[in-house]
Amino acid sequence: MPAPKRTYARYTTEGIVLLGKMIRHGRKQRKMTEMDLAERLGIARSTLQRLEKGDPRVEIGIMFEAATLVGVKLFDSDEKGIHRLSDRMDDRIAVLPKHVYKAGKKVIDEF
Amino acid sequence: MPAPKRTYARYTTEGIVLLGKMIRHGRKQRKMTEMDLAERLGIARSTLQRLEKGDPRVEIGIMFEAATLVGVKLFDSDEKGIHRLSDRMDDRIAVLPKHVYKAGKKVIDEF
DNA sequence: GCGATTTGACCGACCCATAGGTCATTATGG
DNA sequence: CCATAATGACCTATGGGTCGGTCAAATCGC
Repeated sequence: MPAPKRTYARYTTEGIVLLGKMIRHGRKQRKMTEMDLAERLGIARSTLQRLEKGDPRVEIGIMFEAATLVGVKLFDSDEKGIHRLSDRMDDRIAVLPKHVYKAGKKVIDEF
Repeated sequence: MPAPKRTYARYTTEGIVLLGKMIRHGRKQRKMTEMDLAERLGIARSTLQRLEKGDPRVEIGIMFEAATLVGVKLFDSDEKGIHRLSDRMDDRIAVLPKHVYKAGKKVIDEF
């Protein structure tokens, strides 16, 4: 195993591993084999294996699509929920300055 | 723009776009420029740009790490929460058969 | 207003993720 | 138990993502 080129925070790594587990769980619930799901996704089985293991280097599009196909909800929201969240982010972003000039005090704006 | 090689469900695409927006929002809140965050992540600014736009082809590790760095919570959970969820998934997976043989009736097991 | 800085949109070269296999092992259904 | 199918762990070639750069446009601080 060659030294990894990139490092990740533990929180990041564990988040990805968890998502992989949820996908694997969802796939089995639906009685799909690795081959079934891989074909459905249009990817190789080897890629699905890395995905379910939580390899940080798979494309997020593939990972999220897999989650979608086996019924794992992103953001704990359905389609409408994502729309609402998205619009809310647009509003928030519109309020912020377009360009950011570093420095400045801490601005905490939880919601 | 060359014809896309892969297609994604709308739900997938919108989920990624939303995550990108949240990261952009978080970055600005912290008064970081694109360059600041890119350097912190060890990636090129061009990659961060694609990331914040919601390009499905960026590595999930980069995307999640960016989210982590600007304070966007994965799964709406902190580190301990992710651990708990992860352990729960392990238990659930342990109960399922190791191998899945397709067919079979629908098995719905929401929790 | 003005200068400084950030952002948006490109581009070519390089390198690594992906596709697509193989083989051994494990577990299921019958 | 046995035949069959699924899974785990590999490997290599290649195509596309990433890097690092440029240039113009936008917008902030002063």
